[in-house]
Amino acid sequence: MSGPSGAHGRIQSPDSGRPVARATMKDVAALAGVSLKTVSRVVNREAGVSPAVRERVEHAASRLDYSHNVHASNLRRANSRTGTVGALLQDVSNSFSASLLRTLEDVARAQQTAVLAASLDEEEGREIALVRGLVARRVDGLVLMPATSRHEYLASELRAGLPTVFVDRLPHGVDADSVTVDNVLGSRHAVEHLVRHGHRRIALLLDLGTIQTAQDRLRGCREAMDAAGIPDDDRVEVQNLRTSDAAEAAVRGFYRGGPSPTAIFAGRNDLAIGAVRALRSLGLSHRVAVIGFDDFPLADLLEPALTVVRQNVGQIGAEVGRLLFARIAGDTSPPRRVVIEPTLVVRGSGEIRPT
Amino acid sequence: MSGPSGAHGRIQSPDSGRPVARATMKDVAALAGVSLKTVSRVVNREAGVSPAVRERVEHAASRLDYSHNVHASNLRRANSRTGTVGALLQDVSNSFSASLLRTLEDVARAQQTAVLAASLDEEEGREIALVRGLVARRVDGLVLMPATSRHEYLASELRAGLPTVFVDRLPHGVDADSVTVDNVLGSRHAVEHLVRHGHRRIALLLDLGTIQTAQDRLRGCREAMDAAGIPDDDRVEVQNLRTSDAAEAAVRGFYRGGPSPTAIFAGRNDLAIGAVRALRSLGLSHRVAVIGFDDFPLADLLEPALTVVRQNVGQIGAEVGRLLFARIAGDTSPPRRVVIEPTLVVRGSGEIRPT
DNA sequence: TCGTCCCGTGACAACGTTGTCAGGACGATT
DNA sequence: AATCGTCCTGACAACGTTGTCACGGGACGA
Repeated sequence: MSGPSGAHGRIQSPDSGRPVARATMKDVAALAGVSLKTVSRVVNREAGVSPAVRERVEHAASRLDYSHNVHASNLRRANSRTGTVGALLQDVSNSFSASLLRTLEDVARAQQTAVLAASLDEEEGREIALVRGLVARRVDGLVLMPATSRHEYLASELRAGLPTVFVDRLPHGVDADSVTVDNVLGSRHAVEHLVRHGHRRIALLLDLGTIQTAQDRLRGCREAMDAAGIPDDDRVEVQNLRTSDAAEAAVRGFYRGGPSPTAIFAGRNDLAIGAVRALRSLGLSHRVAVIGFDDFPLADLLEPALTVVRQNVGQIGAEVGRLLFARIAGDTSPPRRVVIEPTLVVRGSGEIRPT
Repeated sequence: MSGPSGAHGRIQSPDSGRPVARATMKDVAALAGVSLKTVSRVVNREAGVSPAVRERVEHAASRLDYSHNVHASNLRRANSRTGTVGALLQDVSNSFSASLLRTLEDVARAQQTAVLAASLDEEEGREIALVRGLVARRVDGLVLMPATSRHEYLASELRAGLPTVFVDRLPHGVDADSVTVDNVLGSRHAVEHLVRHGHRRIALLLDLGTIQTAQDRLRGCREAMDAAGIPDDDRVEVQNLRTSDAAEAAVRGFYRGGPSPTAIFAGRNDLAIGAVRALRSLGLSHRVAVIGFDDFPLADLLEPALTVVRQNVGQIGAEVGRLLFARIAGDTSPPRRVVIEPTLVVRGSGEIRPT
């Protein structure tokens, strides 16, 4: 088949196995004995090519392992799409971002579109640099779970018509589509749930105070506590927890003496995991109530199973995909703000009563 | 700032807020009163532009929200890189693929490279189509956790010099770099561990028989059983389990009568989870031993904590990244096969003795 | 004063593709 | 037989960028 006798110099280098430039339409045209334009017609399945010529061109193309260059094609075409969208998420390896990416990918694939994925790790500079990179690659759309708190830097892109959907966090300083969860509501419900089960001394574990969702969750908790008339003395708020380990350490600290919380609300899933670890090692898993924000795999298999506020990732992702591709398809209606209501998933850990 | 008086017709459409074509170097050149080439020089930070001109060009560029078009640039450049690699994984939302993606992303970012990620879900057609798409996008490299069992279809790309690294599964029919785990060894160790704890009647839960890793894991188990002289009657092999639910159902089946296994080896992490669910609901969690292949978050928090064969994802990802970018940088040494030894992580569930 | 060199700048072609248009062959129509 | 229309094909320019080369002018040495 691909014997060493191949003589179409461009692809198979005669002796060395070194890579050689890819065949272009010109090469195919030469081999098939037709013009460039005819090859283009065949490749794009345009009408008006005789079967015989089409056959000859296809044969030549496959003989040369011709692969269409979409970048050159897009450059020339009028209303070109690159068939690529960007997704800048918090961290593609955490289960929330990963599930979101997956749902988005499924929507994108249905539109013949590939997804460039990257993690921001709450680093503002990274976000700016990555957006620049995506724009330079002329992505058709952008999904952004921002690390920044102000988004004016996106104004020119939005003006230029870059379809952009914010997810999990709202845009500030620019107007764009967004799909977020009602964090205030979700955490208020969680704390109300704890209060209803008799808790007064409730500890809150929260992420960086600069992150909008963390702020909202804190606000929801405070609203519920205010409504329940819980005095400041009974409130424990630990902010700026970035990792599971940090949460674990914080929770250990609670039980080293003094009046200790009978319930814990963890404002992010890995903080809940840290809390569970701490309680487990202190032998308190069945004595201190825990509710986490954001469900995760296996939360139901813990002992006790973890009660959580669940954000429906599938719904979020689908909503993001719908919005994004509607914009890409030309929808120019005013930006939409989709807010999804989280639900409390009762599993056991949140229903433990204070001792 | 961006008042409606803006008069540089190309970007800001006068009345409608409709998106308008992006500014090109030509526009910048016109506004700055210089030639195209000079703009190119400034944009690419080439030497030999007087500070005054440079300043003028930069000002014009920012006024027009100019964004460099890397596709046009790459088209023209000699040894162009697109600064994009593709990662075709089993499912970006499962923790193994997601972690791998993340590690790869980190390596890629260090090389100014973006990652196109997609999930194959064991669908062969999808793999072929996605590879074609990535090649058409002229990715600089490809990471592949293949769904197919034969890879001849990649031969022409490899010949054309597309850097490709197989991960988790070996290439068949072509020669390429790979990073895999010694599945035979890992599962043999797991079963040996169970045998050492007194088990004879051991059930195996396995993925599709067409998947290489599943085959290898089965082989490892059988080797250990053969060595231990376990009779066929004591062996229970359930193959073609695709989901956690399927595994759960299978395990439930074991305990509906007849001689039931005293230990379970689950050949994939979600199969282990299914097994744990089943045992939990049957009240057997502390009576039947379980070992899973592939670690996952929270395995240590289960009750009992899950003993697993761990594949070091960080190491795998780093290895993949190293190989890939070495190839991209021009390394043409013969393909390498990196095999990583998995380790048994003892946590409790695998040390339960038969009753 | 002249020639040389260097520096900053621009004209032009080219990357791989597609849109536009024109032309040739051929059968059908008058 | 001349005319027309249809069908197939190709020449050429253009997309946005960069590599090559050439040009004009000022500094410098002879």
